[in-house]
Amino acid sequence: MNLKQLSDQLGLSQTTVSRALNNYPEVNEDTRERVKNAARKHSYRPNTRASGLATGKSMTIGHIIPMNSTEVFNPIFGEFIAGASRAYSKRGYELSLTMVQEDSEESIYREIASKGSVDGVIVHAPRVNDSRIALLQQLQLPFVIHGRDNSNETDYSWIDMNNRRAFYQATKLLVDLGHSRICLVNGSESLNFAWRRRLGYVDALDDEGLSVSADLMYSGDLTEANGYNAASDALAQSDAPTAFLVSSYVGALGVRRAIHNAGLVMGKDISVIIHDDELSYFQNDGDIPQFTATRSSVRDAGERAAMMLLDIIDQPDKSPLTELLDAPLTIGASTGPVKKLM
Amino acid sequence: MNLKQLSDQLGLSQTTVSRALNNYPEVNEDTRERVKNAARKHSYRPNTRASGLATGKSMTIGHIIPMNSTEVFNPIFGEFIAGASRAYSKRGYELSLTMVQEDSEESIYREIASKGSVDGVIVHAPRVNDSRIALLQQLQLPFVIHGRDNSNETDYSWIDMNNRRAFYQATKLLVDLGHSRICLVNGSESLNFAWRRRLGYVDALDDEGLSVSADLMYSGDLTEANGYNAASDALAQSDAPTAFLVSSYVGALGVRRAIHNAGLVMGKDISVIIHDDELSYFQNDGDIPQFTATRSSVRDAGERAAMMLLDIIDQPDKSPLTELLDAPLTIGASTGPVKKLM
DNA sequence: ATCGATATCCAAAGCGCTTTAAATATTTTG
DNA sequence: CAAAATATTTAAAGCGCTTTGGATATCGAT
Repeated sequence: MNLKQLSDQLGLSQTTVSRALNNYPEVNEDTRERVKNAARKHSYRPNTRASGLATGKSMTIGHIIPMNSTEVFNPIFGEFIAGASRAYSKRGYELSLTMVQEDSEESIYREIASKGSVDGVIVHAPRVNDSRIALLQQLQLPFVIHGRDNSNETDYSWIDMNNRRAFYQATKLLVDLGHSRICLVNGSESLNFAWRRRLGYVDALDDEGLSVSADLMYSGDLTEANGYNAASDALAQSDAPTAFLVSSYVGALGVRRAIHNAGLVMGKDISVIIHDDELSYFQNDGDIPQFTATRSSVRDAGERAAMMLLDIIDQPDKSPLTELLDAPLTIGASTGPVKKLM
Repeated sequence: MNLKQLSDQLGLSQTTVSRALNNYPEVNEDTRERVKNAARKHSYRPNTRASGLATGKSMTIGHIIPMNSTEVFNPIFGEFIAGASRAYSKRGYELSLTMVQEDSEESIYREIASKGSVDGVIVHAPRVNDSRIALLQQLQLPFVIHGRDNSNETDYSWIDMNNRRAFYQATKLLVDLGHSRICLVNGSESLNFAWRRRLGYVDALDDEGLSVSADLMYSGDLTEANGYNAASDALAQSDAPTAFLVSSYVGALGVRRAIHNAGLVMGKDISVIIHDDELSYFQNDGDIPQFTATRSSVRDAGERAAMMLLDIIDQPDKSPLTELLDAPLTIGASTGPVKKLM
């Protein structure tokens, strides 16, 4: 059933039917009722492509997810998108998902812009000195970044958590507990978030007068295996760390396994603080959470980012929107005072 | 830059330019070259909505992901979609993602069908007696199900793994190792896959002459917490199980935590077999995998499902396609002969 | 009854593309 | 060299919607 058929059936013009359905004021309330009932009855919906052509809008938001060469699909993307989709369904938008190898990223953005298939995009996983910001500005495609650039954070819209502060505080807590050998198990530090977290970690050690050792800093995809390997490696060092600071729950699972394997007990022999994105299938709460953690819901961030983008699309000349989410530190069972081994 | 502008610039008709770009044979090779170069130079791409309107195809596939009331976003969806998107990008399709509460599912499918915004859909997480199959057939929307119906598996297309066989074999292995109290930690059994797995488990116990105890069957969202709670509960029973069969890696992490908490050692005191969907951030391989597991790559399933759907769309009168993936059992460190406790 | 204002409806253009039907060039053939 | 065949190009219609500009109906006030 299309508009023509529906309006023929009703004995009305396409104009009137279209206006009735789109709640334009210049149509009689009785007719509007009649039209809406008929539409419901035949479950008529305006064809997306046709109305998009006519209005110049696609009512679709693109999410472009970078895949690196290791082909790891970071679970936080799924959770972020679950949040974003809440906003879209509320406001009548659709979500288009594209996964792209880093090396063809620029051409994909160009393609998306010229095809006009989306009204805006969410940029995931910004890197250090990410070229996508300038590109998108040039392409005139509305966008919101989940994260930030490192050099410039004023002339575009973003939502981010306070990575640096979170890791500063976490590091400081470990130092206050007496730890001086603290191992950082971080995400890939070509990514902005991981770079910021490292900054927080290093700053805190500096401020506390502790040395920063390259041997205690690991970075890579936040997989269970990488967490395990990093922690195993660190624990085998002659001057092994007594605490770990881990950038994700998933990575921390590997760290915990390594600790167990070394015959140590997490929370007693070794302290661990994680950043917890609050993935729905890894709840870290309850009276005493498993892990001491800095916490920030990535699903929530997804919803806010999406709303922000829709606002920008509605009001194009508004100045950029930014939002910095806090990631409070909550104490769980995985931390304790340093224990002198011997 | 649109088609009119491009063809004006070239001094050709829109027809010829369009044909040149779409590789129609009736255009001179020289002109084609000229057109393609100009298109590249101005980075012209046909507007998606316009060409969609003209051809009647949207070149996008919809993925509809059910969210239950617990709001858990199952990580396998992300991984499946990562696979599917590979197929789409190869064949020029886009991916539209919709998350939907179970109660509004039917209306969403109807809406999608009448809006015509997708050429086909992938159906995720089929339930026992799922009404969506009949609905989609009625709506004439091409679809592929990741999973199957329980009563009928002939007149529609699906891709599934052999859930029943996998869990039959896994159960049998545990029995062969001497276990007789085997606890099943399953997904929500209103879902088809979990229902089939339970069938395999029950059949194997029956065949081996062992009793099936309701106390040893848990089902629910496959979260870490649920795995932990189920296993903790089971281990506290007077006649506690000596082995666990767990439907996912994530759930098994919880089970493992409960085993540790009970002061037991996985692989020695307690055996565990999981189903491993081969999530990219939870590799369970190496010389001796952590977990004995039935394995089947869900990312691979995603890619195959997508290709299957695209084939169906290309050749609508072809009979339904089906594919049953095997999930071979591989031995890891988490299983061993039953140990008499005392 | 008549006029202007207001409410309600409609015909037709246009969004940017593909494709049908037809026109024009170019080759081939006898 | 003309006719027939083939190669190449084009004008125009149409996809299903929104929206502009106008038409028609209705109403209160004169």
